[in-house]
Amino acid sequence: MKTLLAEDQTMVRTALASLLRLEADVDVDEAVDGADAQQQIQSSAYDVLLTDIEMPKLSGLELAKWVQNTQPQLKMVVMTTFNRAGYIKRALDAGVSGFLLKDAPIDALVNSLQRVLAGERVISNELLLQALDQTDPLTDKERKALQLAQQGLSTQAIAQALFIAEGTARNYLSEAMSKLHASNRVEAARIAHQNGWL
Amino acid sequence: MKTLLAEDQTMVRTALASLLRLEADVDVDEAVDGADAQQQIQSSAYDVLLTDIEMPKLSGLELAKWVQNTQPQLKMVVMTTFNRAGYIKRALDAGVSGFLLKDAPIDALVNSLQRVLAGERVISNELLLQALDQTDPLTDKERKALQLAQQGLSTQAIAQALFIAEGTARNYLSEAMSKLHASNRVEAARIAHQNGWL
DNA sequence: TTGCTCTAGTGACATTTGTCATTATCTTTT
DNA sequence: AAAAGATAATGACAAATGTCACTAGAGCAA
Repeated sequence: MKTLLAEDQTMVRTALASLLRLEADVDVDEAVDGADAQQQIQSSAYDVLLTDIEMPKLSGLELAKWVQNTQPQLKMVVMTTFNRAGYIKRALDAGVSGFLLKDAPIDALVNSLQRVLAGERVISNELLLQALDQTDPLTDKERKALQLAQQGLSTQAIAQALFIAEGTARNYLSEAMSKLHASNRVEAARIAHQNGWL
Repeated sequence: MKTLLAEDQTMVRTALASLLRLEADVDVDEAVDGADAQQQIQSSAYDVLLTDIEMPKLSGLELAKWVQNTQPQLKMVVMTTFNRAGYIKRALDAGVSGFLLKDAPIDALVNSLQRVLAGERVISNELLLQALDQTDPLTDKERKALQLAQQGLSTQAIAQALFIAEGTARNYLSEAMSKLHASNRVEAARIAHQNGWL
């Protein structure tokens, strides 16, 4: 089984790779972020991609979307530290075969890889149900405005970044706050972030 | 060498523990957070504590402080995902023998543990220099006010939480913003957070 | 005592943020 | 073409936030 492991934290990546290599019949290449993974996938063939979500340059979810469009035969297993409903939904939409929380022991990882390669889909029922709940209520502009607000940018700066009027930016933020039942932009950004909507 | 490994992400913890156990002469117990580690340290004797910083209930830095006061003979190695000057300074103040970024490969971890047990102090020069730079300019009240502001609490809510008047809370936040050259409370909180001051 | 410092509070003011009704374009649907 | 929709803008207002000078009291040192 030829595997590509994408994970930005070097210690975690090397640790997981070492353990996977202990298994018979597992061949592991390593990628330090999503963009690196893209390159390696283009230059050699893999049976399965194992990727973290939270990575710089290109997130695991963006990478999955790209794989779906360009290498649909490549199986994917996505893992993440944070249990956010939005993550699961986006992963499923990108056609991943496996979804794992880093809350699971290392044995679950090895096991999942084997099952996915055998054609199974490995996603816990509990997580699946969560994904069906809460769907992202934000528009794209609202999402971007919230992202910038979260960094501490002023309304004016947000408006400039999105090429809209200051009043419009305030309207977007106000609308987002209303949808998320938040009483200010910071709380709204926090809620959206926790749900995996940013 | 009897080691206690404190790390909240199960997959990372079990992976590191498995790899350490492959080494001859290494005996590893696992703790799921700082509080759990406290308990285990009290009930049995260890040669070295290996702990993550970012953990719920009790952070690795708080745990280190506690070990310094109650079990000064226990060697400590602290690891973290984030390179924040404040972290290094606080770790050194807590008397740790080793400081590692998760940016280092897994071999560095094994190596560091052995050197620390041999009495060496394992902290890269580069990181040490960083620690000498920027010192935390915030008072305790300012820090707490920023923490709450970061969550999206209103001035009023922050004041209530800290048992001070609303005007006083605003003065604290204003002062913090001035110290950090931020133009609003959110930006101030972000800067403080990035420096490891929250 | 007097003076100094630290922490907390007050009040006044300007600026920013949040709310809402209304309008203006532009695109899509009927 | 008319109606409906989506997107963006405007203006007016209330509320929250940021700034700053000043006061009050507690603790401590000379």
